[in-house]
Amino acid sequence: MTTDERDLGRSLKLLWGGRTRPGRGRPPALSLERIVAAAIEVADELALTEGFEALSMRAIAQRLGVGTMSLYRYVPGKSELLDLMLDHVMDVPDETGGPDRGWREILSAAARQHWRLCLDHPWYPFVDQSRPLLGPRSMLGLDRLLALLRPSGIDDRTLLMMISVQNDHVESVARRYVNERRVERRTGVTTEEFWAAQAPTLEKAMNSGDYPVMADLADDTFDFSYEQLFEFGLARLHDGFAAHVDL
Amino acid sequence: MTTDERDLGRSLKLLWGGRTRPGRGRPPALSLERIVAAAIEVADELALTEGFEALSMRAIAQRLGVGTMSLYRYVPGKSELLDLMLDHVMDVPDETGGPDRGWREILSAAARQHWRLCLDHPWYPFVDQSRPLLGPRSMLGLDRLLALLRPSGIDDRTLLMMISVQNDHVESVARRYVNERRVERRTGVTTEEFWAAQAPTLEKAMNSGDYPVMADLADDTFDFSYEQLFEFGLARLHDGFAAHVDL
DNA sequence: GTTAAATAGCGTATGCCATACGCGAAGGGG
DNA sequence: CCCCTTCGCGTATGGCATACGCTATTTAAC
Repeated sequence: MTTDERDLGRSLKLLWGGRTRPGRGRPPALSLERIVAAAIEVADELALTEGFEALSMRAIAQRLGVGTMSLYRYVPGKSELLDLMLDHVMDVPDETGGPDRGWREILSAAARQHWRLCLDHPWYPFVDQSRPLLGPRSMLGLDRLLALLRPSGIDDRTLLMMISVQNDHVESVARRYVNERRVERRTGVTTEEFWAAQAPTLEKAMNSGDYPVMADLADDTFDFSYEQLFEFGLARLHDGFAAHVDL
Repeated sequence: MTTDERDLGRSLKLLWGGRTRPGRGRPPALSLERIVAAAIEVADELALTEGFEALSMRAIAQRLGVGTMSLYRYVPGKSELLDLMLDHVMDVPDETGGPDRGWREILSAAARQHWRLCLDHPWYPFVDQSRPLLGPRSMLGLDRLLALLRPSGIDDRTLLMMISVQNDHVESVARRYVNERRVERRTGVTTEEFWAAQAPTLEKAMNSGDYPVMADLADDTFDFSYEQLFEFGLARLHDGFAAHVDL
């Protein structure tokens, strides 16, 4: 699914409010907030079962007990609703914790918080954010994170690039992690059973001699968890940031 | 789009061949190879215009001048076709170049090759690879890359994690880059014009005092290109790998 | 108190999509 | 030469987002 053809102006207007309540006319039975909340509920459930793509306007409307088309009185389309959902689940980094934390500790906390967000809302890493839109909560989160990081003396642009690269890493690994859990839950086939089932095909490939290095790998070479991959990438990134910044 | 509900056994069978040609019966007018090639052609074009989601079985069939349902004689479904497309465009790292290249140079070359792949086939980074499947070409690429990297003395598992994290980085940035180019081409609105149009809304937010740090950022703080972000992340990752590995 | 304007709810229709099913066509092996 | 297998693919089903217009509901204005 993607936030592809959305009208960005409309999304921004919705995100940043400014909605007026004219006294005249039939009063609305719903609200933007209720719709976004319901959409997130449905997405949270579907992402663990049918997958995020199963999120439909109909499903959201049914959750609210209204007709599908009623949603369109509040939201121009599904893409804009996705924008609202994305901003709504963003959480702001804790400002508690000593003021003397270094950038590495702060970034680690932010990464872990983002990781948790991806597990709490398992659809999140599947939304195509290829043209990210800043809503109020995202803006607040970024503002607070930058506020925490600025004392490090790292220039703002570098901070933004660090955050961007780190978030991409978290979401990439979370995407695979969430998908594995979903497939296991849905099919009842664990990852190990899955690979075992494919062993004959792959075994033949290994024995062909075309892949000498692959054939030579120890059986447990691939036995690392997504949590381990998350931690590995994060640690490497931070080491790399340190080399760049603390010189 | 996602490679979501695919039958992985079928995909593997198709990827690894073993197709038989029974002499009996009407001879096929198409071939798996032609279908995959046509699908890639269509996807290459659509990814720059309508977007990858516009890739449909009908569009592929039309390109081949056949009926939509004829494709299903060769491929169980769209998901499996995507698996074949993914494997088909994978290219194998050059083995040329001195044997004395260090791991960093080798990984850099692989990253740049992957980046080029994402630009040559702009749908590639949008395919959901949350449960990656190894076809013959992917397997070959991984085999050769590991062969080049093994002399570094880094253990195999670490090498795999490094490659995984690096590929995720490349694809994440490429996804945004490709999308930006597509939107600009389609709407005729450049990114700068886009932000300029949203300036009033964001200006108001800045003036609210809720985002003091964001408001304090220099105007050019966000002025970095995706190429720069690609290089930044890659350099940081490699520095981090070095800290981990060369101790 | 009545009416008209404004707005919400939403049924229906359109045009996409993937794909299941079955029929008729086209070859080769016997 | 015929039958059996396989292929091409039209049609049908059920999903999706969403445009349009009718009806219901409210309040402001008279």
